[in-house]
Amino acid sequence: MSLLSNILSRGVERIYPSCEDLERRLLQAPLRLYNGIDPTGPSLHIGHVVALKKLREFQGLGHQVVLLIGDFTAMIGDPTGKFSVRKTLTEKEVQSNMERYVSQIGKILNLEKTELRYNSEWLGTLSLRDIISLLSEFTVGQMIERDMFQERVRRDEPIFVHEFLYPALQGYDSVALDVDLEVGGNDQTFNMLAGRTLMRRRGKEKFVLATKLLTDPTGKKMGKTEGNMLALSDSPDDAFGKIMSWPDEMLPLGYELLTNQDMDEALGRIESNPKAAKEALAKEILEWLWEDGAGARAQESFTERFSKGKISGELPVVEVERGTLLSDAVISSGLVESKSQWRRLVRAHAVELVGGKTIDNPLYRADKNLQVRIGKSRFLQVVIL
RNA sequence: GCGUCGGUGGCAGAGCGGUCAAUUGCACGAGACUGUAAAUCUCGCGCCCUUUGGGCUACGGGGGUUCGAAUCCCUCCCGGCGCACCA
Repeated sequence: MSLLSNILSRGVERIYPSCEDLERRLLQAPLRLYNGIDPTGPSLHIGHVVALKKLREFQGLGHQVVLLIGDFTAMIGDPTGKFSVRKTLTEKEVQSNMERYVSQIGKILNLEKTELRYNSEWLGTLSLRDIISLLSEFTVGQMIERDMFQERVRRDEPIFVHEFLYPALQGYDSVALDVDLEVGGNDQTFNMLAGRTLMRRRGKEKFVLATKLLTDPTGKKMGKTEGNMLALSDSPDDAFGKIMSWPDEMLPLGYELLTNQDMDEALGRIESNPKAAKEALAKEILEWLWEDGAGARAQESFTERFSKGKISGELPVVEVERGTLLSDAVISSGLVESKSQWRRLVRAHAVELVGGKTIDNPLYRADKNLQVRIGKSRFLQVVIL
């Protein structure tokens, strides 16, 4: 398989209008392509990486990559698919999210060759007149065609008018950036196609490449909305653990989307030893997206901690006065939410001192430095002041 | 605007005067078994209290009826649908 057709197929869900058309276009001249990311959360997560990696591949082929930070759209909020409307973020939140994103993105893209843009640049200056004229390029029919909306109609759930605005604005990004291709997750297909509609009216063909989504076997997206996200800001140990807790069935997708390994070989290794394949994947992802050596260290610490039952690596630390209730120490660390929950955990024999002694008194007091383990994966170091 | 149905825990969705902190499913947490996987089994899943026990706050908001309300009434807010308006 040629390099190009590999790029156009690996991890790709669908290309609009067609893979062949895009391939033909790619052979003619360098393209200008982009991916937009709304800085809605405190950190980039593994789902973002898929599209960025795809951008990187095009970048390697000499195409001009534009990375769009949706600082404006982040404040509006894309309809979430849940019936609730996403809470709007303040400028300040967006600002600080954004800065973190950019440094994380540097791990994936070559920032020197990347054009970095913010959509407040053009969206922030649209007048009401402009907006009306933009919206007049879409029909309600086109908007509610989106299956999320269809679903809501079917379920008698509300659709708010402003939710139609988001696809229009994202579409306008394409116009403002004058791109030839947009890359994004399959969940962005509708919005990406809105841009295609706008571009076509302006006499330009815009291609859309929708990547596969990293999902667990129940088809649920790994993302911040789902709570099982792997954030690039996670500690290496956490990140490693999260990947290890991915279901085996996710491994082929993980390899396809997050590595460059030959898929036939990868599938073979997954088949013969899923656990080893998972560890290798976790290690590779960490080496790539975290610091050098992070993968190896995390793997070692993981093995120590779980396979051999020892602890290693950094533990969160809580400093308390001598004689403080362990429950208070643990709750103040954030590992446990409430005293009620603490009691339940103790009752379930889920709390032990590292070394093996189970704590069965909810009113246990810390009178010396302790290392506490709660459940399988929560650890805490209690230090007496 | 009118009519009508509805607003319950993270989600879905029961309950329709007391035994409801609220059936059930999903999600989640813990234990067992494992590979911190899956599957399976068990337990838990509002908050607070030293306990098989007690207290507090909760079923959109507020008020009321009642010994007692998620359950009845009034009112306000929000949503779906239909009609009207508009065309």
